[in-house]
Amino acid sequence: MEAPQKCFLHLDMDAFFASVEQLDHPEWRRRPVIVGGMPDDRRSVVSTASYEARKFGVHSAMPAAQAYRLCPQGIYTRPRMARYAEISERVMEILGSYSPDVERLSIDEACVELTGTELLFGPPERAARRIKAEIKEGIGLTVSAGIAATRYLAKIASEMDKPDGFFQIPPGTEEAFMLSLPLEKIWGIGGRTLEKLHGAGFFTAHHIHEKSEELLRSLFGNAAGTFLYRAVRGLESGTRARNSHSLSAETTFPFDLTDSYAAETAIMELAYTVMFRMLREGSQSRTVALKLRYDDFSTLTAQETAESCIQSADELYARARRLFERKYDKKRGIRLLGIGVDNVETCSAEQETLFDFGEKRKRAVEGAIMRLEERHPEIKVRKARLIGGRRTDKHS
DNA sequence: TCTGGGGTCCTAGGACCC
DNA sequence: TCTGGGGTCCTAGGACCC
Repeated sequence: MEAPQKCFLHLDMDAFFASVEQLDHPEWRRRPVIVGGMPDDRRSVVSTASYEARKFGVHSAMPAAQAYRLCPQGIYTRPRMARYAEISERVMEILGSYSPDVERLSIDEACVELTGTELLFGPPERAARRIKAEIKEGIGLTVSAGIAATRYLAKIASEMDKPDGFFQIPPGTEEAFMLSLPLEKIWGIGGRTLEKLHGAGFFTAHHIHEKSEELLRSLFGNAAGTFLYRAVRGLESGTRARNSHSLSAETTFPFDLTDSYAAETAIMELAYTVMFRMLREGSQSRTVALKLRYDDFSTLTAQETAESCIQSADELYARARRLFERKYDKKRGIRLLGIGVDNVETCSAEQETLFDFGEKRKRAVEGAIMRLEERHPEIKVRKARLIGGRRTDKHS
């Protein structure tokens, strides 16, 4: 028996954050809208630019001040993540009514398996057009769609005809399609890999296609080599196991920090943020990671795995501070601090009982604070040190 | 005008065990 | 006396993506 031809639909919301802002502010429609940091926020960047703003050369990750120079008439606004998440949910609901197999890839992207839905919705192209229409009519946003025999190809297909796009890679033409792509359009090849490819004399997908998998692996590493070898043939690369999970929070300071006290206060704030998020999702971790970026943008990380799980924000803070003390060069200004937890796992009831009483109480208090903050976002319950940022306590 | 924040995966080397 | 190999866990740094 022959395996049935698989079919995937990849959907990508067009300029998602900016489009939601235009939806909610009709007077902003057909105007350049830039969601992200405000132009006079030091060190802020653009998160999403509407298509009208892209005409001025504004794009994601561009410093907001630069965007302002390119497009002073633009409408600049901060992201409203809760609102975007709400719209995203509604989109996912629509997708769920077309297939039991919807993989959400990010807030504005999903992959829907259409294999076997023909009896209900007709050929994949018709299903895709129906979904696009339903999102347009029901929510008011446009989405770009790609159809192909693998998730990876569907993802590339959805990039081909943005915005409000539709692109299908007909079965049997996968390899020819990949060979026709410029290297920079191959998802997974970023700036550094492109440079490396050019340096090794590869300028088209054909150049990669000519070489053996062994050669590609020796030039670019095992994983990247195999990925390139398979990508230009239109073959799906190994399905990722998704075995580890991490949580982190980081802050870039408007002005570099130059003293440890300010740095430690920032670490405490970050520890609370990360611990609350870990409590909220009911998970735990033994591994603490610190990220430190100096004024010259050089970045270093340190991480340490302990025998036992982190039990409280205070403990997370203490562990992160130890890493900081080990790494920090006092002569240099600090541009960014981040802390995270790695190898995060779901709490089991059994592990829960292992918490000693004191830590259990701390955890309970932190849980209560977290719920209070959720109900009353205007209240910020924090250690006295975090309020006002004044030097009022002594610490060892 | 310098360069956000939150993730995932890969590599290479060291420690340690069998 | 030289010195095997595999496996796992951990760490630092990089690349990529949204």
